[in-house]
Amino acid sequence: MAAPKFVEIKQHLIANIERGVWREHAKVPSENALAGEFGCSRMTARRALTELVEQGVLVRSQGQGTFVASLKSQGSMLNIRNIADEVRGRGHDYQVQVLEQLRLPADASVAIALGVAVGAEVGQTRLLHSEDGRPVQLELRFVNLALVPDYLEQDFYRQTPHEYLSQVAPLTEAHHEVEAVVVDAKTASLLEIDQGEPCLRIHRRTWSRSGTVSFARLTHPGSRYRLGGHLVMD
Amino acid sequence: MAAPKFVEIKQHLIANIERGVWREHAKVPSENALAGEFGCSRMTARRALTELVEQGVLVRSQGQGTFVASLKSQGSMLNIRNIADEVRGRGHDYQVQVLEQLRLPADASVAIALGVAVGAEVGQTRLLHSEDGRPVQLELRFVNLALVPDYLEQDFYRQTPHEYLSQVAPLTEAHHEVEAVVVDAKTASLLEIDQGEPCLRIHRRTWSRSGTVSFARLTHPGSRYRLGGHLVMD
DNA sequence: AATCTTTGCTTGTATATACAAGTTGCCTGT
DNA sequence: ACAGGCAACTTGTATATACAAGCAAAGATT
Repeated sequence: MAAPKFVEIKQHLIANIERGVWREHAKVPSENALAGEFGCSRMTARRALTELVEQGVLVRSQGQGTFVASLKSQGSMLNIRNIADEVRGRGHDYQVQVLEQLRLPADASVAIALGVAVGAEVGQTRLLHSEDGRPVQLELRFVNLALVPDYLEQDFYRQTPHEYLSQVAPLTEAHHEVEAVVVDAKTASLLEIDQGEPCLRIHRRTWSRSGTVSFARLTHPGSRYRLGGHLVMD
Repeated sequence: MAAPKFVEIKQHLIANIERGVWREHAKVPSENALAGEFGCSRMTARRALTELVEQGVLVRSQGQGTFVASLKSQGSMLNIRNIADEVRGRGHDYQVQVLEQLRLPADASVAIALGVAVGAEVGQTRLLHSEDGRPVQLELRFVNLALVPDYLEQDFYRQTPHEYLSQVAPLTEAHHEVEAVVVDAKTASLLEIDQGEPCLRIHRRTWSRSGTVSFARLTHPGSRYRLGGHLVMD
């Protein structure tokens, strides 16, 4: 029933930070000091400190000590989820339509984004994802065929590009940018929105161990989509 | 020079997962098995496994074992940063203009968002943040005065609301929503954009231990702002 | 006075060990 | 055949210990 000892120590540290006993950048007790104070071994005190470092509450430096992290650096996170999971998670019907699936030489901007030579062949797919019959995301994706040679042979009605890529080239790093845009007439008609209606556009670039795998441009109708995020800090 | 032993074990596990030796939901060797295989103690093998669990690569269950996590659940994160830090981080000039700072009774929507009674007095501030003289964010914020009674007495030219709130009511949880919108004429003129130009709008709600602290609506000109995120998974 | 060395404190890595607690399957007694 | 309990294996918590490595300040040497 009782909380483990390292949790007690974590709570003690957090409580003291929150009530201002130790302010920003102040030094907190060392591992040995905490071990003495709580009557536990150094490794147990260390675990409490280590977990708070992972949570971004503390920072530590070998030889110097452990300090309260600057509060403003605790930036919150916004979760970007797989659209298929997201739609199904809402209990709605998920559908996809494959509009394009072709091989073409990279122009300058694609070559830079994928880290390949200009003119190198890359895979391009364009998919329209729908929720309960209404479009929610237009996905334009460029894939590095050197790293994922079988990409264009896949059936994306069975498995989304994101799911397939996650399997064959588990990503180790991702970068996102989000912006608000107005789209051209063709895109507007695909998304079934009025021209002039704002859209949320996410640029997503993913790396695997061996290089840049894929570059995707995800466009959501502003009227029909919200990107939601949640982070528990404690 | 050599990597620590627990890092070697992590790399070995990740490599085997990536090349498909252990697929989704497959069981990976137990702590004791890894300890034997790598000629280390169980605690060292345990550390490698624990860190991979934290990274979302593995899941474990007491009594059963450790398993490869489902790959699709590795959602990426998008970092939402403090606008002042973000502007200064780009090496640009940051300026703020306080447009409103007043006390008013909560209407229905504000009352729900802040978790107070309709008609309860809440603080409202409207700030315009600028980068190199051009507006980049219009911040409309409602604050629960029951939790932060001195909010309206602050000088937000010295310290942004976000910074002040971080100090007096360290937040334990935050929720975000991002959408694309077109704004009214008044807002457009404040942001110095054409009417009809899309904007990125972030709804940000923060909790402290004692309740909902603040509800902010952050509006960025779509032409001048991108929300950037980055996550290292390894 | 300036510089090098030592000493002590800090965190980082690693081991060996012990017991607790959850899960599974086998095996025994009825 | 079934139920109960036992044994084996798993992860979870905790301790005691050892040495490595980074840092800072006091002290010794030049």
